[in-house]
Amino acid sequence: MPDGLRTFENLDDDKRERVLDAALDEFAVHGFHGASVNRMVQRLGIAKGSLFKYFGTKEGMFAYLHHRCLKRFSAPLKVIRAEREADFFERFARSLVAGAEFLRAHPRIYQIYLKLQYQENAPLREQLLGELNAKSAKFVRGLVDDAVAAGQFREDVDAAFAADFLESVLERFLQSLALTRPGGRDLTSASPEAVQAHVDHLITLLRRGLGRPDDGDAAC
Amino acid sequence: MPDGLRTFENLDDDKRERVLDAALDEFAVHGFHGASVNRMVQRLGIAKGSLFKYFGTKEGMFAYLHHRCLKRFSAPLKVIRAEREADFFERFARSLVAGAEFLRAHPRIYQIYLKLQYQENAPLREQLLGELNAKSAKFVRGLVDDAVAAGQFREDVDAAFAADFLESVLERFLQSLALTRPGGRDLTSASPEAVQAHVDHLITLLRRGLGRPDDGDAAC
DNA sequence: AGTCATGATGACCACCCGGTCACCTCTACC
DNA sequence: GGTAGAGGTGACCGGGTGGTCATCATGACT
Repeated sequence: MPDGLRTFENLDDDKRERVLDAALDEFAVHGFHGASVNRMVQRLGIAKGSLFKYFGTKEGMFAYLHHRCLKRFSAPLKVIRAEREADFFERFARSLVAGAEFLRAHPRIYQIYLKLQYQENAPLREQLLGELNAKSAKFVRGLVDDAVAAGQFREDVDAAFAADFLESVLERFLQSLALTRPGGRDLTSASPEAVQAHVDHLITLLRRGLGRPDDGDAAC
Repeated sequence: MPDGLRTFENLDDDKRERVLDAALDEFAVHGFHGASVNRMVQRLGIAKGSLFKYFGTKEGMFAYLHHRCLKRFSAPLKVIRAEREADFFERFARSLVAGAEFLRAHPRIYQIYLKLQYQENAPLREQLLGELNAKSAKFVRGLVDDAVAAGQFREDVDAAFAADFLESVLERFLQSLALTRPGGRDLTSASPEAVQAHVDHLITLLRRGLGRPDDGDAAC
């Protein structure tokens, strides 16, 4: 561990958290390139030199923040992964809801990755997103494999394609909760009931598209 | 029309196109805030004053470019809208393919809107994206309404939800063609056959999820 | 009292930004 | 040759950027 980081982690908890919170805010609102170290220190009321002592570089600060945020992602996923006896579509619905809850609890974390994904040329884009996407992909793929093993999908469903598609549905669902689409529909100001209804719609559609024809399908 | 714009449109075609091309490039790569007028003029070999004579402002330049790009979106959509006799899923598949072709022909245009959607705080975000999304939503909604009228959807499908979902599928499909997802799957370097296979997969899934149970579904 | 390590500080640096404007060049018409 | 107007120019401006570093404050141990 570099010298500066040691200094940072020796700080009393209160200051350390204040610094990380300010950084989170700045990066979430402006993205990596748009974030201003000057603004951070002004809001914090500390000297600029301190921040550079801690992290060496704006990039270093970003990387540190990332690794901290990444940990928070894992926890809610673990719960769902553990419920192996449940039906796939139930589990996926719960994943959507868990995502929505995470997003309400930590809106700024998700904003950072959205900006990273879609805009930046940021120096660490490939690495940081890679770490994140790997986690997400592994989680969804796990659900899919369980579903296939339990015979909950039609036989002709390709597992890789299904996992990919489901991940895109999940991600899009989160996006519609997290950001406005001018002139289009989004769920940023939807009531919890409306969100739940949206999830139900999605699940119905997925169940028909991926599930076995005889399960929960009134037709025929 | 402001004076400066008149000047710009009086330029000989070659220079005018060169300028717009440089602007397109710069905005596509760096987004609105990241784009540098200095870089543009350097690449063009003209004076900075000239650009500001034409457009008044960086923002003005961006707006002008946008309205020019918007027109190109409409053409391919019109063709598909016209084929009212075709099956919905055929038409939607053709929309995906048309989108893919547009994207290959004008990759930078799409990049600009991606950045606008996901990052910027750009001054014109709401307006410009609103114009674009309105076009896209109207197109998809048209297809859906035709499908409903022709009885190609199950009775219990909600048209608004379906249109929203289909738009998200289309958009996600284009994104997977247009940008890399570190550590995840994307189609940026996929062969045309692989892309076509992806489309077929998607359509199969949608047909099952939205279509009538008796159409093209081997089950029962 | 002296020493040493730890951490905080903010003036300062070189660089880049969007935008301005007084001045220049060129062509056309009288 | 004179003049009017259109188009082109680039040094310059105020301000913001990430990053540096000599200097200082504090408290513990000898």
